[in-house]
Amino acid sequence: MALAAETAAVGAGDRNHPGWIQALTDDGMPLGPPEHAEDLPAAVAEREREVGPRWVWASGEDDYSLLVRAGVRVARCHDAALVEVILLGREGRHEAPHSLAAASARLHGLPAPPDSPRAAPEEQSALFGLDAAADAPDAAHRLRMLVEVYADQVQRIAAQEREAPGLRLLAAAESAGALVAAEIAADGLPWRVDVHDAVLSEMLGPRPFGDARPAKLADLAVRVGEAFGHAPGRGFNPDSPGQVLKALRYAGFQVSSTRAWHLRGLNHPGVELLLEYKELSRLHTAHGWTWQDNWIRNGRYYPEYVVGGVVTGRWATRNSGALQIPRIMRRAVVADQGWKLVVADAGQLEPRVLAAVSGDTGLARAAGEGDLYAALAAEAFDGDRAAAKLGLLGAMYGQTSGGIGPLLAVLRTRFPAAMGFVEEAARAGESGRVVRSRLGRACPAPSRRWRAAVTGMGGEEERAEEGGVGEPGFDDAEADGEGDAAADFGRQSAQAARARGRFTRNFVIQATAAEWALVWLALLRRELAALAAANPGLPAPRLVFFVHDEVVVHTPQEVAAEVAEAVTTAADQARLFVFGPTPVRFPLVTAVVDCYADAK
DNA sequence: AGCCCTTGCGCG
DNA sequence: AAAGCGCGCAAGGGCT
Repeated sequence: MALAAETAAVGAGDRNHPGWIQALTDDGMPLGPPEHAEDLPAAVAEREREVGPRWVWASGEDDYSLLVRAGVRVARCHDAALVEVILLGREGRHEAPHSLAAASARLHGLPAPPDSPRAAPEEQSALFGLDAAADAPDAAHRLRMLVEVYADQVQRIAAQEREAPGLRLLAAAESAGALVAAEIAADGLPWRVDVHDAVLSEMLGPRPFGDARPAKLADLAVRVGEAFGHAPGRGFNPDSPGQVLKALRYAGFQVSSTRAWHLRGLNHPGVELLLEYKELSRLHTAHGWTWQDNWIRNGRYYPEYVVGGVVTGRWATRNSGALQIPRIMRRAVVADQGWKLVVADAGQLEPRVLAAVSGDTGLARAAGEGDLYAALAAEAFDGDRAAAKLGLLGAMYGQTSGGIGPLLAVLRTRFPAAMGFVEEAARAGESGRVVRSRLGRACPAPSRRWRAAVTGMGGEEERAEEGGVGEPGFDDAEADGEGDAAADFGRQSAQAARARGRFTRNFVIQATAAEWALVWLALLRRELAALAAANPGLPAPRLVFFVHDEVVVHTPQEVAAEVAEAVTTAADQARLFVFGPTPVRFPLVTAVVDCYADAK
């Protein structure tokens, strides 16, 4: 492992964790020679107690997890890999590799090695052992790379002080996020297998043997088939979109897909059964007994977050779908005996962010209220809250259909600054420019493929190039029928441009919302540490879950009220850190509960 | 058998 | 007429 202590250290080996530590100035200048530590976690713990430095390491995902597993936690860090991603993004190189080795290679004008994909969890420990062993002789070398890369990153951040004064905060918050993610991965979310079982059995019937369908699903599958005229046992599979589509068309429905929202309202006994089947089947396949077998250990669920895994800076997850857990399964999340869950949700976060970043006084006035949409409705929509919400969401997502036009027109006249803000972001995206979040995270530049599609420049091989995987604008590529090739091109090019416009329009909001949430999380973590320090007789409260704009803290009940207060304090501070003085409020819905499902 | 793509749906 | 943003995961289905 490699660590630097504003400070840095390098370590290797999974056994007794030897490693290196080097003290640095804020700028990354060495204050002394690298020091070898036989037991790196112990050395880190000691220096954390005595100095409390900002630790620098190559990647919290690897390095800090190791420390946490050894029982050591720190207050602050600089995560070189995550900061590299942010800086590369600003330099228009989102796709460049971001590992320590890659960053170091770039510094020396050498070709950067590609990032290695994360191994599946089963292989991970084995590989890690191997890597660590192989790395051991390199530990001192990795420290040198780390110190260089850190100093370079500090300079790159400072060099952008004028254009992006928020970058330093962003780097700190992103790094703190990595601390939180590693700690959640180690602590786990309390998860009651018996409650999970009860929910599943209630909805699906008892757990089946092997990979058979649970009773209710099997029964529904047969009845859906029968309702569409299939003899029982003649192999109608409701999971097959092809078969379902055929059955629906045979029943006289001109449908283009079998999506649930598309089917709802179709008057046919089979459709109703099919919708019920879909819902239960989803529960079974995505979060049923197999999921439980794979991901719940010792009454804990261990989410594997990917900090900054989304281009907007939101977190993603790996393997177990932690951000998609069905709300009904929150019933299985129950605090330990003598503990509580403090659940806090930042309501209406994105429209509030729009109010804050656009400086629209009218919208900011509404965002100073507890229910932004109601205030907006009172001010501009004759009290029609649903219309106000629909219009504002449509404005932030770039919606044009569904009779939303008049709502947008009202918003444009009443809240010109807010609407101008998102529309400018959309125009930037359509014309191939880059937009940035409040703190300075940049959206990806358009790929060559996009440029080719929009401008007509570039040849076939560019269109085939990898580039735009996941890039907006290429959803339905097929040109319908013969027609005029030039007209087709014009249509497709306009479509790709508008798709990117919707992306950038939303990016400025979503990315800034992610920043507020990240700073909130970082400050909450700090508050919790202070709370733990003030209550040495109690186990520490732990952040155990985070979903974009919502946190869950598992805490000894004695300090649950203080934790709830800390959550609010952190949110207020986050507002100030990210937006400075603003009338916009970011109210939380906070609940102290035994069971996650009981929050709101 | 395994890879890759599409479809569909869960979450915010 | 019309295309509202961002994700991850499982299953089907075509392919090698």
